[in-house]
Amino acid sequence: MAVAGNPGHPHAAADVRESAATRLAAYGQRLTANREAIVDTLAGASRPQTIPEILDERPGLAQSSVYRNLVILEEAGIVHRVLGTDEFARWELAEHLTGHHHHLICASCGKVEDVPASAGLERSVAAAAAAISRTTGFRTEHHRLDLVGLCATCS
Amino acid sequence: MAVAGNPGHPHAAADVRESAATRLAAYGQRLTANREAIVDTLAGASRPQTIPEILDERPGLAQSSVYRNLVILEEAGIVHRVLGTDEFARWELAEHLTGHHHHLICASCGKVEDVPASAGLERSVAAAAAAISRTTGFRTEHHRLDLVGLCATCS
DNA sequence: CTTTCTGCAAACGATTTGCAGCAGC
DNA sequence: GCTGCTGCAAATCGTTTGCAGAAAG
Repeated sequence: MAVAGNPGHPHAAADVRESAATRLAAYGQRLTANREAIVDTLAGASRPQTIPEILDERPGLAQSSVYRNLVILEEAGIVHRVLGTDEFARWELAEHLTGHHHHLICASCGKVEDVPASAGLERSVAAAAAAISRTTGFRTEHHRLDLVGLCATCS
Repeated sequence: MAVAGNPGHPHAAADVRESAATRLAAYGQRLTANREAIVDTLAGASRPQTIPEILDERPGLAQSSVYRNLVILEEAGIVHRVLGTDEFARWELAEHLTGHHHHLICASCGKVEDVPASAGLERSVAAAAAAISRTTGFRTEHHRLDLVGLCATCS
């Protein structure tokens, strides 16, 4: 399980591929070369990637294939779409592959970094979610906590 | 200061207008009739509004004016853009007008509801932000905590 | 051979922008 | 008048989709 600030290859490619293949199979899909390339790219990054970043990393891929396969990978529960503050959607591996984490979003340059969740904070969020469910009937499936501010470079 | 779950007219229109006029003036802009209409609409809603919702509420407004004025109101610190899970951006009054709150986002229908922040949870988030700043140099300006799940209607 | 996946190019749709007319000072 | 705001319509751009050929089984 990777932690933010661990650059390079936070997730063992073999494990990720195997998990992706299993989940795709359960969803009636195959782990094709393009899907493997996308998953490998996300596994090799320490932060959510935009489509341009993925295309840049894998010049052989067609843009439409990336979009199409990300939708399938998302439906299969392998990747997750992250919305930041700029116009690009970003994609990361699902949390069962990366471990639960939150995001540092730079209000200036738009970059999104991962940070591991602390146990104490998670307890507080879980307690709040339980209270809200009791009051409103809303059933929380997961949460996202983003800290918005200035990254070390922009400040 | 209003709190989520207070439907109808959570924010006193006069206060909001005055604050908006002041902030616009500080930004070198006027509170025009269109801007007042937008601010009033947001003040009268208990949850972030999409542009189609605003246009629906104020049929006299031109779509481009709404987009343009929301940008100006955002730069002046009066409104805030909220990203949910669907393709529409949503807009709400800035937190100095509404009080700090979080969002319940329905993964099924896309609706976004406000919920007040609890003091204990806020303390945990602040502590986590301080720890992250020490470790990474990221300077948190604010945070957003969204609970994603199924609203009472969709579940 | 049938089904699924791929790449190209065209379509889509939320948002942005150019421009001419109007309102405020 | 001069400046800034508005509305219309056209442009922009991230994303989606139609279709014909390639690859998998």
